[in-house]
Amino acid sequence: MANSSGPTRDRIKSEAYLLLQEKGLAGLSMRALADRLHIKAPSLYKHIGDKNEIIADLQSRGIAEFAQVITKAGKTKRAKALAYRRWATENPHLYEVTFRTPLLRDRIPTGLEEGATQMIISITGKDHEHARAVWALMHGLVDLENAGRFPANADLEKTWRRAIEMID
Amino acid sequence: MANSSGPTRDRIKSEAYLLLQEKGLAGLSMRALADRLHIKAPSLYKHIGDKNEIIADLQSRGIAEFAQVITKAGKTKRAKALAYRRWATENPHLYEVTFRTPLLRDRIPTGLEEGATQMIISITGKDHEHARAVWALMHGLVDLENAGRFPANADLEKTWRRAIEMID
DNA sequence: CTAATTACGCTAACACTGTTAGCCTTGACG
DNA sequence: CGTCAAGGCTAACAGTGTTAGCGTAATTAG
Repeated sequence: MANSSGPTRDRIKSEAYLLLQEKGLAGLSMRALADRLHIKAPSLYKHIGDKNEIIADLQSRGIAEFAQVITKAGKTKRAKALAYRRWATENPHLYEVTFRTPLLRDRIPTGLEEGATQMIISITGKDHEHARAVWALMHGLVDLENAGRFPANADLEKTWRRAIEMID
Repeated sequence: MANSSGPTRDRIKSEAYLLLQEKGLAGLSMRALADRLHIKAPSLYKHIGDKNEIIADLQSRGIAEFAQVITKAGKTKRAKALAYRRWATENPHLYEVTFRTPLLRDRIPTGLEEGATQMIISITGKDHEHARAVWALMHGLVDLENAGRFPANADLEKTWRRAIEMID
Protein backbone atom coordinates (compact mmCIF):
# COMPACT_ATOMS: atom_id res chain seq x y z
CA MET A 1 0.00 0.00 0.00
CA ALA A 2 2.86 2.36 0.85
CA ASN A 3 0.45 4.60 2.68
CA SER A 4 1.01 8.28 1.94
CA SER A 5 1.15 8.98 5.69
CA GLY A 6 3.00 5.84 6.62
CA PRO A 7 4.61 6.03 10.05
CA THR A 8 8.22 7.07 9.96
CA ARG A 9 10.67 6.05 12.64
CA ASP A 10 10.12 9.34 14.43
CA ARG A 11 6.37 9.04 14.32
CA ILE A 12 6.57 5.59 15.85
CA LYS A 13 8.75 6.83 18.68
CA SER A 14 6.51 9.78 19.40
CA GLU A 15 3.46 7.58 19.51
CA ALA A 16 5.34 5.20 21.82
CA TYR A 17 5.95 8.11 24.16
CA LEU A 18 2.24 8.93 24.29
CA LEU A 19 1.30 5.29 24.74
CA LEU A 20 3.78 4.97 27.58
CA GLN A 21 2.39 8.01 29.37
CA GLU A 22 -1.16 6.70 29.01
CA LYS A 23 -0.83 3.00 29.63
CA GLY A 24 2.51 2.52 31.32
CA LEU A 25 5.44 0.32 30.47
CA ALA A 26 3.40 -2.88 30.74
CA GLY A 27 0.87 -1.46 28.28
CA LEU A 28 3.53 -0.56 25.78
CA SER A 29 3.35 -3.63 23.56
CA MET A 30 4.30 -3.74 19.93
CA ARG A 31 0.74 -4.65 18.98
CA ALA A 32 -0.80 -1.83 20.99
CA LEU A 33 1.68 0.59 19.47
CA ALA A 34 0.94 -0.65 15.97
CA ASP A 35 -2.80 -0.27 16.57
CA ARG A 36 -2.37 3.42 17.25
CA LEU A 37 -0.58 3.83 13.95
CA HIS A 38 -3.24 1.81 12.14
CA ILE A 39 -0.78 -0.82 11.04
CA LYS A 40 0.01 -4.35 12.21
CA ALA A 41 2.79 -5.12 14.65
CA PRO A 42 5.18 -6.81 12.20
CA SER A 43 5.11 -3.71 9.98
CA LEU A 44 6.82 -1.77 12.74
CA TYR A 45 9.95 -3.73 11.98
CA LYS A 46 10.17 -2.08 8.58
CA HIS A 47 11.07 1.11 10.43
CA ILE A 48 12.82 0.08 13.62
CA GLY A 49 15.23 -2.66 14.58
CA ASP A 50 13.56 -3.93 17.72
CA LYS A 51 11.66 -2.80 20.79
CA ASN A 52 14.83 -1.76 22.56
CA GLU A 53 15.27 0.97 20.00
CA ILE A 54 12.00 2.40 21.31
CA ILE A 55 12.99 1.90 24.94
CA ALA A 56 16.30 3.65 24.32
CA ASP A 57 14.49 6.57 22.71
CA LEU A 58 12.15 6.86 25.67
CA GLN A 59 15.10 6.81 28.03
CA SER A 60 16.72 9.60 26.05
CA ARG A 61 13.56 11.67 26.25
CA GLY A 62 13.30 10.90 29.95
CA ILE A 63 16.83 12.01 30.72
CA ALA A 64 16.46 15.17 28.64
CA GLU A 65 13.11 16.06 30.20
CA PHE A 66 14.47 15.37 33.64
CA ALA A 67 17.49 17.60 33.08
CA GLN A 68 15.22 20.37 31.82
CA VAL A 69 12.90 20.18 34.80
CA ILE A 70 15.63 20.18 37.41
CA THR A 71 17.53 22.94 35.68
CA LYS A 72 14.50 25.17 35.47
CA ALA A 73 13.49 24.61 39.08
CA GLY A 74 14.31 27.20 41.72
CA LYS A 75 17.97 27.21 42.57
CA THR A 76 17.92 26.03 46.18
CA LYS A 77 18.59 22.39 46.88
CA ARG A 78 15.17 22.18 48.42
CA ALA A 79 13.48 23.47 45.28
CA LYS A 80 15.48 21.08 43.13
CA ALA A 81 14.61 18.15 45.35
CA LEU A 82 10.92 18.95 45.32
CA ALA A 83 11.02 19.37 41.54
CA TYR A 84 12.58 15.92 41.32
CA ARG A 85 9.79 14.44 43.35
CA ARG A 86 7.12 16.33 41.47
CA TRP A 87 8.36 15.27 38.06
CA ALA A 88 8.74 11.64 39.11
CA THR A 89 5.29 11.56 40.65
CA GLU A 90 3.60 13.18 37.69
CA ASN A 91 5.39 10.99 35.16
CA PRO A 92 5.65 7.63 36.89
CA HIS A 93 5.81 5.64 33.67
CA LEU A 94 8.47 7.78 32.09
CA TYR A 95 10.36 7.64 35.38
CA GLU A 96 10.12 3.88 35.37
CA VAL A 97 11.53 3.42 31.91
CA THR A 98 14.19 6.07 32.44
CA PHE A 99 15.48 5.28 35.92
CA ARG A 100 14.17 1.84 36.80
CA THR A 101 15.00 0.04 33.58
CA PRO A 102 18.53 -1.00 32.64
CA LEU A 103 20.00 1.90 30.69
CA LEU A 104 20.66 1.06 27.05
CA ARG A 105 23.87 3.03 26.95
CA ASP A 106 24.85 1.89 23.45
CA ARG A 107 21.70 3.37 21.99
CA ILE A 108 21.32 6.77 23.64
CA PRO A 109 23.13 9.87 22.41
CA THR A 110 26.66 10.19 23.75
CA GLY A 111 27.00 12.81 26.45
CA LEU A 112 23.37 12.76 27.47
CA GLU A 113 23.91 10.66 30.58
CA GLU A 114 27.10 12.49 31.47
CA GLY A 115 25.32 15.82 31.09
CA ALA A 116 22.64 14.83 33.58
CA THR A 117 25.30 13.68 36.02
CA GLN A 118 27.19 16.94 35.71
CA MET A 119 23.99 18.85 36.40
CA ILE A 120 23.47 17.01 39.66
CA ILE A 121 27.06 17.63 40.66
CA SER A 122 26.69 21.33 39.96
CA ILE A 123 23.69 21.42 42.28
CA THR A 124 25.25 19.56 45.17
CA GLY A 125 28.38 21.64 44.70
CA LYS A 126 30.59 18.81 45.83
CA ASP A 127 32.26 15.79 44.30
CA HIS A 128 30.92 12.93 42.21
CA GLU A 129 30.48 10.68 45.21
CA HIS A 130 28.43 13.13 47.18
CA ALA A 131 26.30 13.85 44.13
CA ARG A 132 25.66 10.15 43.68
CA ALA A 133 24.58 9.75 47.28
CA VAL A 134 22.17 12.65 46.91
CA TRP A 135 20.79 11.21 43.71
CA ALA A 136 20.40 7.81 45.38
CA LEU A 137 18.43 9.42 48.19
CA MET A 138 16.04 11.12 45.77
CA HIS A 139 15.72 8.02 43.66
CA GLY A 140 15.16 5.78 46.65
CA LEU A 141 12.37 7.97 47.95
CA VAL A 142 10.65 8.08 44.59
CA ASP A 143 11.13 4.41 43.94
CA LEU A 144 9.78 3.29 47.28
CA GLU A 145 6.88 5.70 47.00
CA ASN A 146 5.94 4.64 43.48
CA ALA A 147 6.20 0.98 44.41
CA GLY A 148 3.81 1.55 47.29
CA ARG A 149 6.49 0.59 49.76
CA PHE A 150 5.62 3.17 52.34
CA PRO A 151 2.52 2.39 54.39
CA ALA A 152 -0.62 4.27 53.45
CA ASN A 153 -0.43 6.42 56.56
CA ALA A 154 3.17 7.49 55.96
CA ASP A 155 3.77 11.25 56.01
CA LEU A 156 5.75 11.66 52.82
CA GLU A 157 5.93 15.44 52.99
CA LYS A 158 7.70 15.11 56.28
CA THR A 159 9.88 12.31 54.97
CA TRP A 160 11.08 14.51 52.11
CA ARG A 161 11.68 17.37 54.52
CA ARG A 162 13.88 15.07 56.56
CA ALA A 163 15.69 13.93 53.46
CA ILE A 164 16.35 17.48 52.36
CA GLU A 165 17.78 18.27 55.79
CA MET A 166 20.25 15.45 55.25
CA ILE A 167 21.67 16.91 52.08
CA ASP A 168 21.70 20.55 53.06
CA MET B 1 -0.11 -40.79 39.27
CA ALA B 2 -0.39 -39.25 42.75
CA ASN B 3 3.35 -39.59 43.15
CA SER B 4 4.36 -40.74 46.61
CA SER B 5 6.63 -37.70 46.85
CA GLY B 6 4.28 -35.26 45.17
CA PRO B 7 5.29 -31.64 45.75
CA THR B 8 3.51 -30.02 48.62
CA ARG B 9 2.89 -26.30 48.73
CA ASP B 10 5.97 -25.81 50.90
CA ARG B 11 8.18 -27.83 48.61
CA ILE B 12 7.08 -25.72 45.66
CA LYS B 13 7.88 -22.51 47.47
CA SER B 14 11.28 -23.74 48.60
CA GLU B 15 12.17 -24.78 45.09
CA ALA B 16 10.98 -21.41 43.82
CA TYR B 17 13.40 -19.78 46.25
CA LEU B 18 16.29 -21.82 44.88
CA LEU B 19 15.26 -21.18 41.30
CA LEU B 20 15.07 -17.46 41.98
CA GLN B 21 18.54 -17.38 43.49
CA GLU B 22 19.96 -19.30 40.54
CA LYS B 23 18.17 -17.83 37.56
CA GLY B 24 16.68 -14.56 38.73
CA LEU B 25 13.16 -13.24 38.63
CA ALA B 26 12.97 -13.43 34.84
CA GLY B 27 13.97 -17.08 34.98
CA LEU B 28 11.34 -17.92 37.54
CA SER B 29 8.63 -19.18 35.22
CA MET B 30 5.93 -21.63 36.16
CA ARG B 31 7.21 -24.10 33.59
CA ALA B 32 10.81 -23.86 34.79
CA LEU B 33 9.63 -24.30 38.36
CA ALA B 34 7.51 -27.30 37.43
CA ASP B 35 10.46 -28.87 35.60
CA ARG B 36 12.49 -28.87 38.79
CA LEU B 37 9.72 -30.70 40.57
CA HIS B 38 9.37 -33.19 37.72
CA ILE B 39 5.79 -32.22 37.03
CA LYS B 40 4.08 -30.08 34.40
CA ALA B 41 3.23 -26.44 34.93
CA PRO B 42 -0.56 -26.82 35.20
CA SER B 43 -0.12 -29.33 38.02
CA LEU B 44 1.34 -26.57 40.17
CA TYR B 45 -2.13 -25.10 40.37
CA LYS B 46 -3.30 -28.12 42.34
CA HIS B 47 -1.18 -26.82 45.20
CA ILE B 48 -1.07 -23.05 44.86
CA GLY B 49 -3.53 -20.42 43.77
CA ASP B 50 -1.39 -18.48 41.36
CA LYS B 51 2.13 -17.20 40.80
CA ASN B 52 1.60 -14.28 43.14
CA GLU B 53 1.34 -16.72 46.02
CA ILE B 54 4.91 -17.68 45.22
CA ILE B 55 6.03 -14.09 44.84
CA ALA B 56 4.44 -13.22 48.17
CA ASP B 57 6.25 -16.10 49.83
CA LEU B 58 9.57 -14.98 48.36
CA GLN B 59 8.92 -11.46 49.61
CA SER B 60 8.22 -12.85 53.07
CA ARG B 61 11.46 -14.78 53.03
CA GLY B 62 13.27 -11.72 51.75
CA ILE B 63 11.98 -9.45 54.48
CA ALA B 64 12.72 -12.02 57.17
CA GLU B 65 16.23 -12.70 55.88
CA PHE B 66 16.87 -9.00 55.57
CA ALA B 67 15.76 -8.34 59.13
CA GLN B 68 18.00 -11.12 60.37
CA VAL B 69 21.04 -9.87 58.54
CA ILE B 70 20.68 -6.27 59.66
CA THR B 71 19.93 -7.27 63.23
CA LYS B 72 22.98 -9.50 63.46
CA ALA B 73 25.31 -6.91 61.92
CA GLY B 74 27.57 -4.83 64.17
CA LYS B 75 25.62 -2.21 66.06
CA THR B 76 27.02 0.98 64.56
CA LYS B 77 25.05 2.65 61.80
CA ARG B 78 28.02 2.18 59.55
CA ALA B 79 28.09 -1.56 60.15
CA LYS B 80 24.36 -1.82 59.53
CA ALA B 81 24.62 0.17 56.33
CA LEU B 82 27.44 -1.96 55.00
CA ALA B 83 25.54 -5.10 55.93
CA TYR B 84 22.60 -3.75 53.94
CA ARG B 85 24.78 -3.25 50.91
CA ARG B 86 26.47 -6.59 51.29
CA TRP B 87 23.26 -8.54 51.55
CA ALA B 88 21.69 -6.74 48.60
CA THR B 89 24.76 -7.26 46.45
CA GLU B 90 25.08 -10.93 47.32
CA ASN B 91 21.38 -11.63 46.82
CA PRO B 92 20.41 -9.40 43.92
CA HIS B 93 17.49 -11.55 42.81
CA LEU B 94 15.99 -11.86 46.24
CA TYR B 95 16.50 -8.15 46.70
CA GLU B 96 14.70 -7.48 43.44
CA VAL B 97 11.64 -9.48 44.32
CA THR B 98 11.55 -8.18 47.88
CA PHE B 99 12.25 -4.49 47.44
CA ARG B 100 11.79 -3.74 43.76
CA THR B 101 8.52 -5.57 43.17
CA PRO B 102 5.16 -4.26 44.36
CA LEU B 103 4.64 -5.68 47.82
CA LEU B 104 1.76 -8.14 48.01
CA ARG B 105 0.63 -6.94 51.40
CA ASP B 106 -2.52 -9.06 51.48
CA ARG B 107 -0.51 -12.23 51.22
CA ILE B 108 2.42 -11.80 53.56
CA PRO B 109 2.18 -12.51 57.29
CA THR B 110 0.79 -9.62 59.28
CA GLY B 111 3.41 -7.78 61.26
CA LEU B 112 6.31 -8.85 59.09
CA GLU B 113 6.58 -5.58 57.23
CA GLU B 114 5.93 -3.55 60.35
CA GLY B 115 8.60 -5.51 62.19
CA ALA B 116 11.20 -4.66 59.59
CA THR B 117 10.21 -1.01 59.73
CA GLN B 118 10.49 -0.96 63.51
CA MET B 119 13.95 -2.44 63.26
CA ILE B 120 15.11 0.34 61.00
CA ILE B 121 13.62 2.92 63.31
CA SER B 122 15.41 1.40 66.28
CA ILE B 123 18.69 1.73 64.40
CA THR B 124 18.26 5.31 63.31
CA GLY B 125 17.02 6.14 66.78
CA LYS B 126 14.65 8.77 65.47
CA ASP B 127 11.14 8.97 64.08
CA HIS B 128 9.42 7.11 61.26
CA GLU B 129 10.15 9.81 58.73
CA HIS B 130 13.85 9.90 59.41
CA ALA B 131 13.99 6.11 59.26
CA ARG B 132 12.24 6.15 55.91
CA ALA B 133 14.70 8.66 54.50
CA VAL B 134 17.59 6.51 55.65
CA TRP B 135 16.03 3.44 54.13
CA ALA B 136 15.44 5.31 50.88
CA LEU B 137 19.09 6.28 50.76
CA MET B 138 20.25 2.70 51.21
CA HIS B 139 17.71 1.41 48.75
CA GLY B 140 18.53 4.07 46.18
CA LEU B 141 22.22 3.25 46.32
CA VAL B 142 21.59 -0.46 45.93
CA ASP B 143 19.03 0.00 43.21
CA LEU B 144 21.15 2.30 41.11
CA GLU B 145 24.17 0.07 41.57
CA ASN B 146 22.33 -3.13 40.67
CA ALA B 147 20.76 -1.49 37.63
CA GLY B 148 24.20 -0.45 36.45
CA ARG B 149 23.24 3.19 36.74
CA PHE B 150 26.56 4.36 38.07
CA PRO B 151 29.31 4.64 35.48
CA ALA B 152 31.84 1.83 35.45
CA ASN B 153 34.53 4.06 36.93
CA ALA B 154 32.40 5.21 39.87
CA ASP B 155 33.98 4.81 43.28
CA LEU B 156 31.16 3.10 45.13
CA GLU B 157 33.10 2.57 48.34
CA LYS B 158 33.52 6.27 48.61
CA THR B 159 29.93 6.89 47.63
CA TRP B 160 28.74 4.68 50.49
CA ARG B 161 31.12 6.42 52.86
CA ARG B 162 29.57 9.72 51.86
CA ALA B 163 26.10 8.31 52.33
CA ILE B 164 26.92 7.03 55.79
CA GLU B 165 28.23 10.45 56.72
CA MET B 166 24.86 11.86 55.77
CA ILE B 167 22.94 9.67 58.18
CA ASP B 168 25.34 9.83 61.09
C1' DC C 1 -14.33 -55.24 51.65
C1' DT C 2 -16.22 -52.47 48.53
C1' DA C 3 -17.89 -48.09 46.94
C1' DA C 4 -17.36 -43.25 46.65
C1' DT C 5 -14.65 -39.37 46.88
C1' DT C 6 -10.71 -36.69 46.86
C1' DA C 7 -5.82 -35.72 45.46
C1' DC C 8 -2.96 -34.95 41.91
C1' DG C 9 -0.95 -36.03 37.93
C1' DC C 10 -1.70 -35.19 32.63
C1' DT C 11 -2.75 -32.87 27.72
C1' DA C 12 -4.92 -29.31 25.04
C1' DA C 13 -5.94 -24.90 24.75
C1' DC C 14 -6.38 -19.57 25.24
C1' DA C 15 -4.71 -14.97 25.17
C1' DC C 16 -0.90 -12.53 25.49
C1' DT C 17 4.37 -11.20 24.49
C1' DG C 18 8.46 -9.98 20.87
C1' DT C 19 9.92 -11.31 16.52
C1' DT C 20 10.82 -13.58 11.72
C1' DA C 21 9.65 -15.27 7.04
C1' DG C 22 7.60 -14.58 3.06
C1' DC C 23 4.12 -12.50 0.05
C1' DC C 24 2.01 -8.62 -2.51
C1' DT C 25 0.96 -4.00 -4.02
C1' DT C 26 2.19 0.66 -4.81
C1' DG C 27 5.07 4.43 -6.16
C1' DA C 28 9.45 6.08 -7.95
C1' DC C 29 13.14 6.10 -11.16
C1' DG C 30 16.20 4.97 -15.11
C1' DC D 1 7.82 0.65 -19.52
C1' DG D 2 10.25 -2.34 -16.70
C1' DT D 3 12.60 -2.78 -12.46
C1' DC D 4 13.06 -2.32 -7.78
C1' DA D 5 12.57 -0.86 -3.18
C1' DA D 6 9.26 0.67 0.50
C1' DG D 7 6.13 -0.71 3.34
C1' DG D 8 2.04 -2.78 4.10
C1' DC D 9 0.07 -7.76 5.12
C1' DT D 10 -0.79 -12.86 7.19
C1' DA D 11 1.07 -16.95 9.27
C1' DA D 12 3.90 -18.66 12.38
C1' DC D 13 7.21 -19.66 16.47
C1' DA D 14 8.63 -19.83 21.13
C1' DG D 15 7.78 -17.99 25.26
C1' DT D 16 4.49 -16.28 29.33
C1' DG D 17 0.47 -17.28 33.12
C1' DT D 18 -3.57 -19.82 33.47
C1' DT D 19 -8.03 -22.78 32.84
C1' DA D 20 -10.75 -26.86 31.44
C1' DG D 21 -11.32 -31.34 31.51
C1' DC D 22 -9.70 -36.14 31.80
C1' DG D 23 -7.88 -40.25 34.21
C1' DT D 24 -5.87 -42.82 37.85
C1' DA D 25 -4.19 -43.81 42.41
C1' DA D 26 -4.84 -43.26 47.27
C1' DT D 27 -7.91 -42.40 50.97
C1' DT D 28 -12.01 -42.53 53.34
C1' DA D 29 -17.10 -44.08 54.42
C1' DG D 30 -20.48 -47.41 55.00
